[in-house]
Amino acid sequence: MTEPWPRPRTEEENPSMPAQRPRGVSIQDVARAAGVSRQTVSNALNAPHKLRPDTLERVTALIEEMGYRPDQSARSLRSGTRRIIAYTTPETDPDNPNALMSGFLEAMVAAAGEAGYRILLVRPRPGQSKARALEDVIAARTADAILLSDVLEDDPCVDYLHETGFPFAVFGRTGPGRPQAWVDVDSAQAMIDMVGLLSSHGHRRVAYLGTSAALPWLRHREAGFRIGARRFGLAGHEAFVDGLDEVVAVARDLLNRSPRPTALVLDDDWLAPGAYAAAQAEGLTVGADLAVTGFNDMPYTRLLQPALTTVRLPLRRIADALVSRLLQSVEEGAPPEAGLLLAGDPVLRPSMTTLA
Amino acid sequence: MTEPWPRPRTEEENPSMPAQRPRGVSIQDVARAAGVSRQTVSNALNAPHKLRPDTLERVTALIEEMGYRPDQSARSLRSGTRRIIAYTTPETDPDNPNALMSGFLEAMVAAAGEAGYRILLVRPRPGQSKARALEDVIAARTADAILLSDVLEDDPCVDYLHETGFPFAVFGRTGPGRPQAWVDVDSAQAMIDMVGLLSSHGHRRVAYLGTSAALPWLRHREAGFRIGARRFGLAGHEAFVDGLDEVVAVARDLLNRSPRPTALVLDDDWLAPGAYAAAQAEGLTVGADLAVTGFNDMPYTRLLQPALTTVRLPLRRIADALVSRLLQSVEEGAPPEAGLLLAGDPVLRPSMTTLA
DNA sequence: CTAGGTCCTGTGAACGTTCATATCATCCGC
DNA sequence: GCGGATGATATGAACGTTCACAGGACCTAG
Repeated sequence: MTEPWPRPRTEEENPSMPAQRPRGVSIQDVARAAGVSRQTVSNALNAPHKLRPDTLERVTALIEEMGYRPDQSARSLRSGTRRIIAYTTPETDPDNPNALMSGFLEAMVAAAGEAGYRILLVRPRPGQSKARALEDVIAARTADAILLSDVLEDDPCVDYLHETGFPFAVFGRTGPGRPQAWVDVDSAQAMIDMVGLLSSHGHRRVAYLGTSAALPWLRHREAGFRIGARRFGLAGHEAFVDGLDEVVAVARDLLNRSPRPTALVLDDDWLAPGAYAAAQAEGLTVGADLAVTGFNDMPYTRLLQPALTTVRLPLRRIADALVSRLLQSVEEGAPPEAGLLLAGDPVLRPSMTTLA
Repeated sequence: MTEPWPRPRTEEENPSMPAQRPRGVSIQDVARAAGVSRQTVSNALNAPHKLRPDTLERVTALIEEMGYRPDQSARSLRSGTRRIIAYTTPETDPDNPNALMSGFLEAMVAAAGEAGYRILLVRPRPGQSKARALEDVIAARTADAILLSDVLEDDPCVDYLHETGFPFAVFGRTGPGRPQAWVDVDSAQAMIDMVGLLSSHGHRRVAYLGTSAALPWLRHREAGFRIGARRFGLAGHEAFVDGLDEVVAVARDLLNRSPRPTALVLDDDWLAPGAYAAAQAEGLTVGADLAVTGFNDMPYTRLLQPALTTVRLPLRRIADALVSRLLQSVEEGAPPEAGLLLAGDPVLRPSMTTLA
């Protein structure tokens, strides 16, 4: 069994000692119990090959038995490494949370964990800028590296981090002429592939329903659609919505263009329920008369009737790439020189239709 | 401007010093620059009232100018406090991520942040038990407190943490006779309220579509439905689904019971798309002929056509309560003696119908 | 002018670990 | 049997901070 967390010592046990935070088993305790020195215990954990097998076994057994774990703070203070990656969670509107965050974090925790790192969620305090929060993390030596996501073109944090030389990486590309420490999904290519998929299913007239927000990834998807339509020789209309209320009306409008499109390409899964409703209102059956495709593979896309054909982001591969880049920066001091684009995976589900 | 992250010193700058992790501005540096002692600088940050105004101002200005932040590790080592809450993220199936996690984390980060704490995501390493991972956190003094969620009745972690005396709290209730350091949503009451809402809209025959998984919160919702139906004198059928494939069929079956229900109560939002499809298949219009209600207020419920009436979990209040309980444990050493149930908020959306 | 208080500031120590290096034991070949 | 090499273990120092307490400046009142 393991040593319980030591309670604060009472007055009776040690009258002279003032109330203080309890301390646990220290390396000295283990060393004494094993009849060896501190350093030997330290080596048993950090450089086992330096110990004779019998000593190693004895010390290791005692470490286990006493439940000794090196104090993280002391280890960090001495060695200068924290094994922590700070992630500045984008401030999301509670009414409209970043749907990707959950899956992305999941992947990051797993990827970082396998490398022996943990994720610390950092949020700027009210009234504090993101750059300032990062400055705190760096100056207080809270983490070994910083992870950013949802970065816009003009985000000053990227340049700030680059200037400081602190190891960092970004989920989402940054423009040319700026630091290229990013990993991103090749949204344009994924959209081209999706158009190709529609083409291979016999579609010739496809419509694009997009979101008008000025977010880079949305523009990449739009560009991908255009390129795909041209490359595969498809006729394509486009329309954009600004908010939730417009979706059905704009989608219906798209479906009424002539010649009527046989497929509706959405730039994000969130448009799918509205698109389905529009199809129904027009007397079309998704998956039979009309193909609908989304983007992101949100969990609910499989709940829809019919389930949505969409693009799955390779979150685990993204996380692995980010972690590997971060560790490269930390350990070798050399940030990667180019960004990394990863392909998205089209997921074929019943909302696809095949034309003769 | 702020001091950049110091690069490792080169050989030229300091020939005798071996390659080592760079260090930043220390308290000593600030003290020297200000012509005061370390302690005075420390006090400027930790106990400003102990300084004369002019000294305080001078030192504070210098701290700002030099970009000094106390080294987190050193501070923790000395003071024994880390200002970190460890959260053991439940291992979620990447295909079926815990939909609540995103919103809950968001709320926790905000609530903890306001109290000056950060959230560290901890995951058991492959092959390592959750209890073991927590033991690591405690023994290595990585965090001041631990937060659990998605705890099942027999989860040994709760008892383990209770035994150690380490500060912890749980999102989700634990059974009687076990530690009561939890905060939870009063699912049963929320469901009763939802039935009451239906009753007040004129409904007399309501059907319950539940998930058969043996999760405590689902059973609470089911119980709430039964109590509500009895209390408001409604006739209620119940049916349960095991997986995604069954939803439409089981829902249609429910709608075909006689007398036909006028409302469909779901135990989770994820059933809504299937329920909508079933209604359509039966020739019913949700929001006109049939009311449908969900639970959890997932982001996509507002996308559905019509938007879903559901129960919003008070995530922010839950997070606040959890943080306040954690801090109470940390600071006063006394864990709360009873759990805390918080009410869910019914959210009225167009999937509700009013009967004459 | 001084005693006595009240603040404010400075000094040494300690937190628990790892680094750098010294010391010691062991073993091999001669 | 001994010098030297090799490798294991031990020792002192340092990481940067805060705690406990000592010391000093300043002020007021007698």
